[in-house]
Amino acid sequence: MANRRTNPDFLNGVPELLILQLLEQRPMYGYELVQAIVRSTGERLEFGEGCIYPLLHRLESEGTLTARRQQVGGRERVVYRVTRKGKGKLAEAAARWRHVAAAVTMVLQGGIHEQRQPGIA
Amino acid sequence: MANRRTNPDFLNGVPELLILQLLEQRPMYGYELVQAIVRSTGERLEFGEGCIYPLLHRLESEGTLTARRQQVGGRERVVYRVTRKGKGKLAEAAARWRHVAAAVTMVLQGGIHEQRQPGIA
DNA sequence: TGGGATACCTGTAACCGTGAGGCATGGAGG
DNA sequence: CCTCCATGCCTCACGGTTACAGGTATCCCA
Repeated sequence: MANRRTNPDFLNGVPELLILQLLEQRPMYGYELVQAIVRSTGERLEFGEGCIYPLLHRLESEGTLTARRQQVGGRERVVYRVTRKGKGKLAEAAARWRHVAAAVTMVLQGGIHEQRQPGIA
Repeated sequence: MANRRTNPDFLNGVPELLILQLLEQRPMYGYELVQAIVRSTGERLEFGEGCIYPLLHRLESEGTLTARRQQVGGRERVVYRVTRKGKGKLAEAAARWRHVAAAVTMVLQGGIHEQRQPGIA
């Protein structure tokens, strides 16, 4: 969970971010979510079930998601929904992602060396 | 090194990417590089020496970087430079970063659900 | 004399994601 | 009828990367 680290958790917290974002758009069950990630990233990203399911369990136990079991044609589905608390987490997480992505992209653009920002010390 | 994984190596390969990019702009020594990362990301990212030095060693042994020892006022510096091969790696890595970042940002924008791309199967 | 900045290094631990499994149901095809 | 594949859930072991806390040595300034 990265309790106060020097860097935000976004150099590997991408799956969690995507889960929150996609589930906020629409409640889904795990298997569905795995495929939704593939779809919505245009086949660029693909996280296996072995990555997603444990994450869903953790997010639920944190109170970020709620789970509801469903029976559909003899098959069971566990549908997840983002809680109010989860929406807050998503907002923070998305903001941090943009912050980090902007930083990296900035460096990649390269032209802008050593910019000074007057606000800090 | 993520030899053909389902996902590109960019959900955690950021330090390597920044090292390559910054060293391509200008050769630097380790200690300097650590601070350059802080600077050039506007204090958003900070990787400790314990992260950077081992990476430099690995990149050197891969042939991505070359090291040259220098004596400056009784202190030793190891200046790193990107090889031709390294420039190739940087280009690929940067492209992959943009690819991934675009995917995540796309999902975050959210409005665009389930877009179909006619090119693929 | 002490401390802080410079400058290098290593090792341990934690974390995350991968990939390969295991289980069960339902439907399609031979 | 039997088999295979897609669905749908799950767990575990492994590997790679990063974090953090060390350790060494020099130099400069107070």
